[in-house]
Amino acid sequence: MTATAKAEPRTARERRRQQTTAEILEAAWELCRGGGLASLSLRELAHRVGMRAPSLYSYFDSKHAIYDAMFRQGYEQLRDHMAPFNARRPVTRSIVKEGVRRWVAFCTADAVRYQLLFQRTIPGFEPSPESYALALEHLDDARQVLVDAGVTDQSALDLWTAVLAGLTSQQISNDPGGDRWSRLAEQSVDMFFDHLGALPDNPPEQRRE
Amino acid sequence: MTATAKAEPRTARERRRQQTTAEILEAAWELCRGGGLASLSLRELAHRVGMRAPSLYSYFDSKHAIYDAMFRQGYEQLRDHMAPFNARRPVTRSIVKEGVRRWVAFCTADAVRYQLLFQRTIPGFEPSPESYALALEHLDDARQVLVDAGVTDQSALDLWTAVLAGLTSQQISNDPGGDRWSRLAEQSVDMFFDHLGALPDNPPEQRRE
DNA sequence: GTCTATATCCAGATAGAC
DNA sequence: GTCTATCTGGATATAGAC
Repeated sequence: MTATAKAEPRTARERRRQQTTAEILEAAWELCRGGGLASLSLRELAHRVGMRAPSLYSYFDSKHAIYDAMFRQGYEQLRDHMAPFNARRPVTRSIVKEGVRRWVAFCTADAVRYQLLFQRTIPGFEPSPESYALALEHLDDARQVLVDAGVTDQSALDLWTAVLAGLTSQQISNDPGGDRWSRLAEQSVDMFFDHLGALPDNPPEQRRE
Repeated sequence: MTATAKAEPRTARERRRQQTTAEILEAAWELCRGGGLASLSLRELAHRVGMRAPSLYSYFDSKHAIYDAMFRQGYEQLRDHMAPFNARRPVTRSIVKEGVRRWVAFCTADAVRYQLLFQRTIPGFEPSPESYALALEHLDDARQVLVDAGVTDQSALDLWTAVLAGLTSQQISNDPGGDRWSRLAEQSVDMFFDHLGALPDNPPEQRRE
């Protein structure tokens, strides 16, 4: 758990303020998990942290600013979640499988977070450039792994993101809380790399149903 | 264009009523395309068809009933769109590719429709059993094609829907209006069937980048 | 920083006249 | 079937006292 803060707080009041901000964000996530991303209401949000709605404006300029902070926080969580995996080199197929397992687990753990980070579903909201930069960093980490696995062309990378997005979006839409699609992750990795003729199995492993 | 009506209208007034209903639905789609599924407002919808909001209740019992009719209509459109393809037998790989192309084209033609039919994004809405039956029919058509292609086990079918959902969800989220992922459809078909060792190419075709 | 009070606007749904 | 009028409740955001 890094994140949320742009810099380390120096004074006690700054620390207090950041803690309150974090509380508000956590309540916002909880609220959205209940009724969907669009159901975020400042009244209800304020109530849940023991405030009235106008007080939230001391912490966020607008409702969109809250979405933006959630977006940022989500990608920071993802970065932290994937960090131990991204360092692993050389890239072997079983390492990729581990990474995919981690990524799918992260995505399916919170449908609302997935919706906010990866789908375009909340009308009128665009992440700020700084927040969006985090999304690009994540994409670049994935690209780098593939490059080190010998897969370099753009259409192959697009196919890769499609395979992963397919697993998670089906899992979340059609079997929330289950693993009907999640468990296909490793098979998907084999399907993808076999198709490209890249990254042969390192440790002996068998695949296909 | 079939759809919308549960039975053929007999009298002139019934025909008139169904026409108005169709107009309302078309306006509802248009409204949602502008601001997202959640932006559907009865006031604005009524205004667009030259009515006041309460008059809509002569045609639909509630806002959810409108969503349900849209859901139903979407799947009827999909059924009609795929009908010419579903009849083709025997199933060859190039026929499957044509079907996938058709399906992806349908999905990416209208992001809002895709969201309503395939994703769980509108809070509190569940399609009625009759409407949901159409969704199941569609899934069964897809299953039947795969079975006739020699692919019978459930996990392979799930992998299939994941591959397709991946293409469309990435296309819609990250390149709306373009074809960055759509154009990977045929390659994806090859990747899938090669992985399963099923449905060898019928007419001589080459694949892979 | 937090509050009350308010501005402004919107939502879905119903009652009842015509 | 359509309307006006209304109910009830919500929203985001701002002004200004404390």
